[in-house]
Amino acid sequence: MHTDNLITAAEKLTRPRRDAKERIFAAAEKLFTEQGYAATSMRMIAAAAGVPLASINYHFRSKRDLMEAVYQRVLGADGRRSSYLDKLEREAGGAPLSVTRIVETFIESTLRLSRKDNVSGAVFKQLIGRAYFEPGDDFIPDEYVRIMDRYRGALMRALPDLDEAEVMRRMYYFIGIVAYVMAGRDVMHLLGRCAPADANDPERLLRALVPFIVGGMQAPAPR
Amino acid sequence: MHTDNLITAAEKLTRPRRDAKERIFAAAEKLFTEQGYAATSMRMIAAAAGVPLASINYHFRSKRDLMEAVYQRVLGADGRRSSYLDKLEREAGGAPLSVTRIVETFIESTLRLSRKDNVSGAVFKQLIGRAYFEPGDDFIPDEYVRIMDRYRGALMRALPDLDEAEVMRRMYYFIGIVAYVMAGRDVMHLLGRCAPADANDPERLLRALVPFIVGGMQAPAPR
DNA sequence: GTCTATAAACGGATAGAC
DNA sequence: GTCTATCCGTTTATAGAC
Repeated sequence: MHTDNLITAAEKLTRPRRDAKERIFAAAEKLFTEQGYAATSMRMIAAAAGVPLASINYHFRSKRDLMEAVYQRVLGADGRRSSYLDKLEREAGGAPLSVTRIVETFIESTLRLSRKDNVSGAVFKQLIGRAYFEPGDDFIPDEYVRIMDRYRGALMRALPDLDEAEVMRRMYYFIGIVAYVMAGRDVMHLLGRCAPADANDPERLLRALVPFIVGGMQAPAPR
Repeated sequence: MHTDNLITAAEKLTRPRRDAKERIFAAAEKLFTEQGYAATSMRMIAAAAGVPLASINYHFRSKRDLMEAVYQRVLGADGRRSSYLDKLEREAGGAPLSVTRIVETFIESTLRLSRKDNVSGAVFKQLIGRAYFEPGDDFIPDEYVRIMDRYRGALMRALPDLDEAEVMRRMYYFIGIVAYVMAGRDVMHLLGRCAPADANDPERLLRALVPFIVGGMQAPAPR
């Protein structure tokens, strides 16, 4: 029994702790999301993940590489966004999609993406929102840029009365609101009593966003 | 002449450096805006302001107090926003203002506020935008909340077909886009070729925003 | 009132035992 | 592969000279 204990203890020391990398991912995702990159220390992440500090540097090379890995995982899982749009356009047989359909598709796929969160439901959404505001070099995968291109094409076909510059501006607003809503409840306190009743329900807020965006997209061109 | 030099040197050492506080303000405003609170160190601010480090702790008690002071100065200078709205409502003689008028007024006063920047034109706008996303307790003056209340009332009178919850949601979107646009060019790289041609011209983007917002506000209620 | 010098704690990263 | 212990630069804040 004495020997058994020794062996067990030795095993414990060198056990691969198979889920360490995953636990670090989850903790980093949560903390970067809630507090931002600069305000989150490696030590906080290690403590939250229940792993020693050096484990982070082993699995991911540096703090910055960890941040990039988190963003890659979050935004890179976004591939089906464009295939969804492809499918709709095939079904339409060359005819332009309606603005409502395009906006709905974008928001629905954003929600689907955010629900795949393997950590906690509400936290994940904010990370995407924060991606738009975190300063510094771009963590954004090329794939994401490509998807935006596809949406831009669909919107330009759907809004023939607007010139290209105006479509791009409005798309910029569109993405902005989605990011803002996903950034979540941190924002609510600003509005005081003006905050909507469901301010802490991003999913509902995003759905209610569809008619607003469509109305904005279809507004007459300025001047 | 020898004596003169000594006196001059002594004076230099103890001279009040009257503009130190103002220089710190300007540097902090700029750096907090560009890089965020956590990523900006007191040493960076001191270097940018050309003052010794301890000068910051003397004039403002701590880093956090400095941040609060910056926000108070920026957002607190916003008083006339509501008086502008008052004037319009008086002129209308009790009739509800048009949505276009309300949105224009908000955006114009935001632009006017941002142009009063005593530091540099473009930097200032981002600070307000960032206020919406910076985590942590609220730096926001009560006055700002009060102004939002006034706009909420005006919008509810202008949009009698929408219930209160929907008006609040749409106002939430409205403020969100304004903040997003003011947050400025950091966002542009995300959109790749989708970025509007004038992405680095927040003033133009904000003006082009008016019809978009009005269209969204006036969209039919969902479901 | 202003600055120099330093304290005390925390940051990311790594060497080396196991 | 994993963890402990440590390095070393940077952080905010302050004590004390002037």
